[in-house]
Amino acid sequence: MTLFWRKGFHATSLKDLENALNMKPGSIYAAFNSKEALYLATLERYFERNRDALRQMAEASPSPLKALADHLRSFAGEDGAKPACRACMLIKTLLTATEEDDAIATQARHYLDAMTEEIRAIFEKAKTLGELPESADPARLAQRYQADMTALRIETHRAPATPALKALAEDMAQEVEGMRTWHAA
Amino acid sequence: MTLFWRKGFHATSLKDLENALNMKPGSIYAAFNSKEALYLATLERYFERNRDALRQMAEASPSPLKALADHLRSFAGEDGAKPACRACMLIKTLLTATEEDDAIATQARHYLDAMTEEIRAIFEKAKTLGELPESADPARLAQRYQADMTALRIETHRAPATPALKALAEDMAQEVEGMRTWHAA
DNA sequence: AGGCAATTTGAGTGATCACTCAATAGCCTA
DNA sequence: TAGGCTATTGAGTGATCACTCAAATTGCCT
Repeated sequence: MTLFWRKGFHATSLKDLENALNMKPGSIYAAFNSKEALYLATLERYFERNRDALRQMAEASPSPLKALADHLRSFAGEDGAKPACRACMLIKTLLTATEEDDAIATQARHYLDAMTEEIRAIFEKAKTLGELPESADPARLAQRYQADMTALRIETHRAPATPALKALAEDMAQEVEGMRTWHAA
Repeated sequence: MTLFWRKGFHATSLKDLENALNMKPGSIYAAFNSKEALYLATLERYFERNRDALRQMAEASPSPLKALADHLRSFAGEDGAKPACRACMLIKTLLTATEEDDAIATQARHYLDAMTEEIRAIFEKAKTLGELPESADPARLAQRYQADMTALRIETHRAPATPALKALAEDMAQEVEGMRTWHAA
């Protein structure tokens, strides 16, 4: 997964996969049917992990808004363990996919929609808990939040762990927490 | 430029370039020295066009903040003339470049920094004109604005010309205009 | 220990990759 | 029209691409 994430679909060769999986080409094609199918499987795993992490994070915190804000902040702190795995793999996939890779692009869009829905549910929960006013529109907030997260992760890709990046993450995080209606912090 | 923009560096083959440029491989390598050099030239052209467009837009409007806000709105309205040319080419380049394409990634980062500076200058101008309070930090606002623009353009790539997209652009635009200190509209 | 099915192997497939260069064509001056 | 110089051509280079398959190996049940 890390390999595909780093290099993308086209730039990852079978030889790369052989080394990473420690499998010969025949075994790879016996297990998966094509490079594309393997990529789709990888993408699914990535999506599920991200979705589950988001859910778990939202459930662990008593304040959904605080959880979302901290989630943003977490991207600014990560150090350089994995070089090019900072941007979201779904976004990378969407941008890298050409017209021929229609199946891949479509699937990436599908997962992104699912992520939007996850975020929307968290804002919905915040509303139920009274953290957000009745007038709040969870769908719209979710879209905005996801946009922020996308941009932040790309920025992380651009120049990781700089003070400016931390400031940007903090700006975004406070924007989320600033919507809270009661019990400050 | 459009070709490289759509398909990216790796996915664009020499054959594609031959067709697009109406040149045989020998001529291409006589004019430019390598595929990479050609890509870098393309990237430079893209950057200059974007930079100039931004400058012109800022100079044409009496209100820098209004200009920036309208610029965001403009991305939500574009129809499907060019399929995959919605996301910023600099961002696509940055995300697509692998470790081997270091020169390309470095150049993309350089241009992105230059764009940040352009935006910062516009916020600075807004501050000079009194549209922004003395306490405003143009550099920070520029980074935030660029992040918004990046995310918005990627969102355009995800699903173009939907009401949700227009709403997102409007949210971002109003956030910019909402910072104005005087002469409403 | 022996036999059988399932799996792994890795050399090999044609296609395509970025790229080269000797041959050709085009053009200007005389 | 002849000579000379530059620009273009396109078949060809070795490398690498995703992918295949007959043969060898493995693991499992008796």
